[in-house]
Amino acid sequence: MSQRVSALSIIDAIAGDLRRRIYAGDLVQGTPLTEAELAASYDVARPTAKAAIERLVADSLLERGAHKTARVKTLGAESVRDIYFARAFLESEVVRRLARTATVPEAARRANTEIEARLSQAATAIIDPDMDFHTALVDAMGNQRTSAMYRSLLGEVRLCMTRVQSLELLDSAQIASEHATILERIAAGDPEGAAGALDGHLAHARELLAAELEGNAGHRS
Amino acid sequence: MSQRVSALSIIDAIAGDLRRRIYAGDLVQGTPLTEAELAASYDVARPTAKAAIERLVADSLLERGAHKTARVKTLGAESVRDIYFARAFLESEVVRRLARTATVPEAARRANTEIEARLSQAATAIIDPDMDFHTALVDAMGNQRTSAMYRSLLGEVRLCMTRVQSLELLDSAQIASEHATILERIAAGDPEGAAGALDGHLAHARELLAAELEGNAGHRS
DNA sequence: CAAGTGTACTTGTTAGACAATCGTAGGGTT
DNA sequence: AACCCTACGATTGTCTAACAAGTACACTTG
Repeated sequence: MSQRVSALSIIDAIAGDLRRRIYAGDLVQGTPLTEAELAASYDVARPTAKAAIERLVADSLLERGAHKTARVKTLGAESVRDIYFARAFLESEVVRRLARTATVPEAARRANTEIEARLSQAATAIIDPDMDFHTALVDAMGNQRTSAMYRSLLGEVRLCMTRVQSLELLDSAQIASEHATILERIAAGDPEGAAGALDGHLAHARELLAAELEGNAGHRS
Repeated sequence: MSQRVSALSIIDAIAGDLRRRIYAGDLVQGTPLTEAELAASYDVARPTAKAAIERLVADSLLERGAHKTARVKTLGAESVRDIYFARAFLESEVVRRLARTATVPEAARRANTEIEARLSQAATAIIDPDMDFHTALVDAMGNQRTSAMYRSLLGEVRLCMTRVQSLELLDSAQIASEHATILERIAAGDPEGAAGALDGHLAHARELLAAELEGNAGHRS
């Protein structure tokens, strides 16, 4: 029962489908993915499956050592802190610069409106617009390479967010509210206020998730 | 006559050798690299050559569209500006934070000493220690993902630097001096001074190279 | 001379195969 | 009985050979 996986390149399609399944929690942390197994399940040749795996390894969604089977990435507390620190480093400087010219990205505003519209749905429903919100901020810088660098973090960020939202560590309404504060500080031309609000927003999620991961080793269906 | 290309993985070895040849100017901008040609010259199978090419495309050292032959990346003025802007964005915030705690990375100091030691050599001799200097600054943040993001820029940065140094657009002694100023401002605990010095350092190289690329379309043996 | 066609070149993907390597289970030794 | 060493199975790394599909350029034709 292969999903409609036939976009442009077969490899892209398989990599995309695996990504989707990992984000959806279909493939749990530590799940081994052998090349032969994948090739059989998608009915493609092994080199094709291999290429798809390598793509996800490059995205840090899978990890594997030489000659070892690829496994879905396991996030520890220190990885989470590293990821969120990198985000905060990059994004806080982004909003600082946006605030300097009081430039509020329209796409970010739209994304937050979408989050507010989904408050009554499951917590996981706001993951997509949440990612859109932060991506929109970075993209508003208008610098291709900076956006590309940020995008290389997004795979792991998404892993974290899936975790945060499925454990319901954060209230969706609070997230929307913090986003609104960030946009408001940008509009007010308050660089430090905007950067501070963003740092707080990320620190909040970071510590909750890190504490959760340190507390229990994390097995929960 | 295949070079001694047999490190850990054959693919790594070929990708590494191609990288070296691109940096060395052996492979000029726009040079087409067909899979079959590469496979023959390194005496490996085509899929192996393909994988090496894909790795360099991921590094942005080669570019290719679907079903088209990979070519060595051609840098235009706008790409150069984009690259240097991204660098300045990231690095200026790095030195700002380092200056806040007056933390001078030992590795950066060593790298600049190495540059000074090579002032009498060819201009291209300082490329490696120059890259080491900037990498050391970012690494001093102690954040793995930030270092990884910066590293994803390094391939193109190196392309730019090779260009700057081979055209002798900048005086090596001046580079060393600007580096020294940055370190001195960090040591003095002067965040804005350090960030400003770094911005100036990068802006200098950026505008010279961009102007050069805008001036003549860039054919020179 | 312009437009459509065709052909050669290149990449995308497949199939099957073999060597190298890793993990583990089993047997031998103390 | 405990420990080390070996052998086996599973998995990955790479190769050869081949076909399908797409692109670019030249050629023919109107």
